[in-house]
Amino acid sequence: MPESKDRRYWLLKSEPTCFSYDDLLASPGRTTHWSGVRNYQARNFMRDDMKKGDGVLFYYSGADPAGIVGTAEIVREGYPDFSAWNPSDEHYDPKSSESNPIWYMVDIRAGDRFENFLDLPGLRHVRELEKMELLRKGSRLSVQPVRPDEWATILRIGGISRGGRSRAR
DNA sequence: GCCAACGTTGGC
DNA sequence: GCCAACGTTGGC
Repeated sequence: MPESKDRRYWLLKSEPTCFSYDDLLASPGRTTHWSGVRNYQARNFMRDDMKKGDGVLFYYSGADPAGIVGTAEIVREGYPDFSAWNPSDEHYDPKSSESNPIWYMVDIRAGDRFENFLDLPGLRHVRELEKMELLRKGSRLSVQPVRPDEWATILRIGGISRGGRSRAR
């Protein structure tokens, strides 16, 4: 896929004990559906704004230290999150149904793991990233947009310079 | 385990 | 529509 001028970039948070980058790499086709998000702002990004080919930063929250571990790519655009329909699912929501889905998800495929794990304290020292949503006080959104210049800076610091595309196919 | 920040809920 | 109470997130 050619690099597109309007390719967008995102950051997705995951607790590594819940779903790690290794779990993503071990998934069939190194691809998974990003289910379980139950926040409207985050949902809107997934349902309305994420496009096939967009870049993703895979972030570890609740880790010691927290930080960015690698990249991924959107391979399927927003569609209903069926985990909300399963009463035994942790993220079950009785208000959601097949006819009125409420919650949405996307599919992502692993890209490259950063040579250097980008821990949060380190990111806070990078001047080019001082406006990043992730670093704002009180920022809790688990799905966030990332500016193109921030994406480029993070790839450079992390030791990837190829745009986060998958190396092995 | 603490707690700041933020989102959601529900009474009024 | 206001807002207090409550729950959750997530860094530290």
